[in-house]
Amino acid sequence: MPKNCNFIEKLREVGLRPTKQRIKMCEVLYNREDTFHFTINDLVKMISEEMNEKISLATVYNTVHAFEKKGYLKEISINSDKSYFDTNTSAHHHFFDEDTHQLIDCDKSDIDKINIRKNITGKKINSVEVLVRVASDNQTQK
Amino acid sequence: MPKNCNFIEKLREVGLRPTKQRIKMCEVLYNREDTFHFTINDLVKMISEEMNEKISLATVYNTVHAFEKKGYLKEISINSDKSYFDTNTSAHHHFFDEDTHQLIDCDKSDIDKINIRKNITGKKINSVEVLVRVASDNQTQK
DNA sequence: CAATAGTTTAGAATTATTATAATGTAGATT
DNA sequence: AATCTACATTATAATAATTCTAAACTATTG
Ligand SMILES: [Mn+2]
Ligand SMILES: [Mn+2]
Ligand SMILES: [Zn+2]
Ligand SMILES: [Zn+2]
Repeated sequence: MPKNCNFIEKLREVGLRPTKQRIKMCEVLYNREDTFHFTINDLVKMISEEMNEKISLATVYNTVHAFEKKGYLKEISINSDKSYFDTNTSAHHHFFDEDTHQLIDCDKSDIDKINIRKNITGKKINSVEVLVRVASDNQTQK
Repeated sequence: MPKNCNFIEKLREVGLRPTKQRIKMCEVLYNREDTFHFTINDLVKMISEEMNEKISLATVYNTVHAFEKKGYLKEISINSDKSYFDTNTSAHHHFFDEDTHQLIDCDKSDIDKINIRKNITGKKINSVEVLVRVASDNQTQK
C-alpha cells in the first residue's frame, strides 16, 4: 500500500469494509516512509501509542490476517514462538538477528535470484524465501 | 549420528548422561536408513509405537533441545504453529508442502549455493536457509 | 556404598493464537 | 431517512504448543 493513499478506497477494492479500526491500522502500517517488520504485539503497542485508539486484540489479529490474505501484508517464516509480518509485500529475503530478534530486508543485490531445479509433481511453488540467521560475533566462541 | 553407532559413547562425548530415555530416543531418531523431519508430536507417537517405552512429554522436549544444542538435531524454520526438527544436520534447504505439511529435503543439485553479499557489522552468519513453499496446483486458481 | 549433580516426571503455568457469541455498524434496500 | 442485513468488533473463553516447577529418581564419582 502506498503512503498517504486513499485507504478507504483501497479497502473497498479488495472487498473489506473500511471500518474505523481498519483505517487506523492502515495509517499505522502504511503511512510511513519505509516498510517494516512487526509482531502482533508490536502492532498493538504502536496502535495504542501512535494513535489514541484502542483496538481489541481479536480485531488486530483478524485485520492482520485479512490484510495478509488480500496481499497487503506478508508473513515471514521464522521459527519462533511468535509470527512476524512485513509491510513490504514484494518477494525479498531476510536477515534475522538472533540477539535482538530483528528482521532486516535483503535487497536484490544482496542475494542472487534463487534457481530451483527440482520440481514436485502436481505442486506449484508459492514462495522461495531465504533466511540468513546472524548473531553477535563474540557469542558462540570465547 | 550414524546408524547403529554406540549411542552411549556418542552421548557421553558431548556431556550428556546416557539415560534409558535418551538411548531410546537415539534409536528412534538415528537407527534408520534415511534422515527425516518430525514434530514433537510425531516423535512422541513414534516412541510409543516403535518402542514399548513411555517417555514423558517434558523429557521429549528436553532431550530434543539437548540434542539440538549438541548438534545432533536441527530445527527448521517454518512459520507454523509448531516446531519441526530434522535428523539431517548438514546444511541443506527444504520444500514445504502446504497441503500436507510435509518437509522435503533439497539436495545440493536442486539449488545453487547461496552467495550473501551483504554483511552486518559485528554479526556473523549462523545459517542460510531456503524454504520453498509448494501447494497443489489446483488450489489457488479455479 | 554414599554423595552429588544431572535427569525425569506429572502437572501447573505461560503464551500466542483462535473460537464464541453478543453487540455494533457499513452499506444496501425500501 | 428508516430499516435491514451481512459483515465487523469485542470481551472473554478455549486451545495448543511449549516451558516451568519441584519432587522423585539415577548415573557417575570418590
Ligand atoms: Mn497467517
Ligand atoms: Mn529450539
Ligand atoms: Zn522484509
Ligand atoms: Zn531436512
